Amino acid sequence: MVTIHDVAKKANVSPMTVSRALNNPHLIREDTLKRVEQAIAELGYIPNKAAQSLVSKKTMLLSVIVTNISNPFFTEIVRGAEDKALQMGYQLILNNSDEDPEKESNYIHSLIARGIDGVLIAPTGDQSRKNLRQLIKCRIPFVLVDRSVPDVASDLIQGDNTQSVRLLIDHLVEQGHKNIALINGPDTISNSRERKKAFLEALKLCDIPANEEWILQTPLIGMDMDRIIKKLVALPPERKPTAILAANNFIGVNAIKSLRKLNIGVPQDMAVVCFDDPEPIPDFNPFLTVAAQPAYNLGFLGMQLLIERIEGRTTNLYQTIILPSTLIVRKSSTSVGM
Amino acid sequence: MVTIHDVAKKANVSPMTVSRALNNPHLIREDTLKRVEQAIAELGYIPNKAAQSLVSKKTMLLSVIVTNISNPFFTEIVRGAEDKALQMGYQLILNNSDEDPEKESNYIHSLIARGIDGVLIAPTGDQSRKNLRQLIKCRIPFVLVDRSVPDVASDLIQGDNTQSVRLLIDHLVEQGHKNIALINGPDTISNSRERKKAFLEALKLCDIPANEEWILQTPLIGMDMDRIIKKLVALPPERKPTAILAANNFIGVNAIKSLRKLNIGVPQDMAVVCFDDPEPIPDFNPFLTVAAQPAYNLGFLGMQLLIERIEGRTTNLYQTIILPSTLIVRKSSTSVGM
DNA sequence: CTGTTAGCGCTTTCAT
DNA sequence: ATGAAAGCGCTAACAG
Repeated sequence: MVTIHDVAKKANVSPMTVSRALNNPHLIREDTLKRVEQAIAELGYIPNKAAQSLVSKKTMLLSVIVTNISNPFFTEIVRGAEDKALQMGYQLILNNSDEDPEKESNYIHSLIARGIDGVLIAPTGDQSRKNLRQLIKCRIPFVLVDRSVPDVASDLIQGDNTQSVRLLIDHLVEQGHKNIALINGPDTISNSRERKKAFLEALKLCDIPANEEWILQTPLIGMDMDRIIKKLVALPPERKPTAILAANNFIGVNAIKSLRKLNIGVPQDMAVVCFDDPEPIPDFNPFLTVAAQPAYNLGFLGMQLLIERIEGRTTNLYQTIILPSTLIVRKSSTSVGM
Repeated sequence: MVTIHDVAKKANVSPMTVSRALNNPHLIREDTLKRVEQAIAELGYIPNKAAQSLVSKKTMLLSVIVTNISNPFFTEIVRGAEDKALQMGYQLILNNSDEDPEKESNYIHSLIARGIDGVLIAPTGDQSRKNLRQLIKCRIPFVLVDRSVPDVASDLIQGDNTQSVRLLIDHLVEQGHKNIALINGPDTISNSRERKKAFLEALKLCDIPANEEWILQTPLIGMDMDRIIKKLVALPPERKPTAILAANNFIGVNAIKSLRKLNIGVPQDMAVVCFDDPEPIPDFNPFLTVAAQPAYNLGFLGMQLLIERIEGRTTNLYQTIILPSTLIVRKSSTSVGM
């Protein structure tokens, strides 16, 4: 490994001059600078960031913790985050928590050890509080994305749950539906709580009665959608919903699969709409009606917020950014479907 | 920040004893160990990896460079890589090269500065040679995934291009196609070369004449698929292909879109098959016939190879691992399509 | 404008 | 079994 000393010797200067040539070239005389630069080039010297970090207390390393990058929603968040990080000279460590607070905790421990400068995190849910407090204790800035955590003060960027649900409900109502079910995530996740609340409000706005039987919940990992759908369609005709609002893309896709298994036509026998677009590659055969959240921007702007926070270009007040979704109407809720 | 000195003071020992308590506890007397452990717990001490790296020359940091994580093929590679890295105690830096050797070069520079322990890389193409040589010069182990680079000796893990193409061609031939076009990536990428070669061989095996007119090429970034498709369908009837083999998922999806614009039915007027599955979430409405490469395993095993290489558990001989694809027959090449 | 000194937090080496 | 000294590669602070 080539060190600053090797360069110094070669250029006949002190290591300090080399350091300055790199970080404050204007403090160096023209010809010395030339000599140093040439030595650097000849030796292929690359400053060691571990050593720099040790003195500067900055690693220029950020982390994105998502629950699962395989979910296109999070894929795009990560992509957006990476683009912004690159733009600002940071690099990104990727972590998948798999909705497991324990796993999340281990990652955060490693990140702290690593001296990470900040974290963009989609927490696993309210159980993440302990982990976030750990970050706070270590004074590591973080921004929450997609999910908030009660009693944890921080910057937050997320989709607009109220608006999104309303788009979907209004659409279903326009299609003539009155009996609408919600298949929601666990209510340890802020999203789920907000979506349920928005769901009830939206129904009220449309003068449609809510029905507790139609509000179901599934864990995000290990969902047994068959059971849920069976329960729903086993209801007596007059109490059976004609449409399902799925609280995310996994739920939506699985719901349709389960319906299919039971030979229930979508949308004829049951319309389905959901949050997030399961299609990362712009699709040629779109089926599912969705409220597409601006995932890329969630990541990009979230990262921007984080970096502003890190570099102190932000006031002390925490910001919350809410980005609206786009309704994309497709076959699962309109014409003849599958 | 709590340092090893703080712990030492609290436990009434020297920093060295704390270090040993952490790394070689068996060298420490029972009761001293207890005291140290308690001090660590009370202070919430976490060893600083930057400092450790400085002396150990190991960062426990690995990088995955892919061209674009938004492509589900690469998403799964990264997911597999991350799982293996975690298992082995490493963390992962994510980089998107966007098929740009320049961008790749910048990343590699940063990674070297960071003292990265190794890189799993899907190179942009033959232009990556210079960048890989840079890694070699710095003695940073790397494993190529999905694409090889001529004159760069290294471990390699990739899908089986010959077998995959054969699966797709055999399928098309079974469906009665004789006029088969190939829309390929640029031949600066090993993949494209291998797929073209396999394409010609497979045709020969089926006693189907190849036709240079039917072998087309597109850049992976900024593809003008409309132009390509127009060119193809503008051919006089007797020289017009009835099926297209797309060399990857982006090409496949875009080809179908372009066909659609021209009101050419898939598969009635033109069958389409492709490499890679564009569906990350197991799909409920599958359309495209594909040779699905085992992306997750490419990442997982590639990472395993890399770590073995890093930890010296591997001979000097470079390994090449080729994993077979799975043919998934869907509507784009069989029954009535869109 | 350039150099010297000291120290970031840790571990290796040598003593005790 | 434990400690002291030295140094990993770099830069802040002070000198000159």
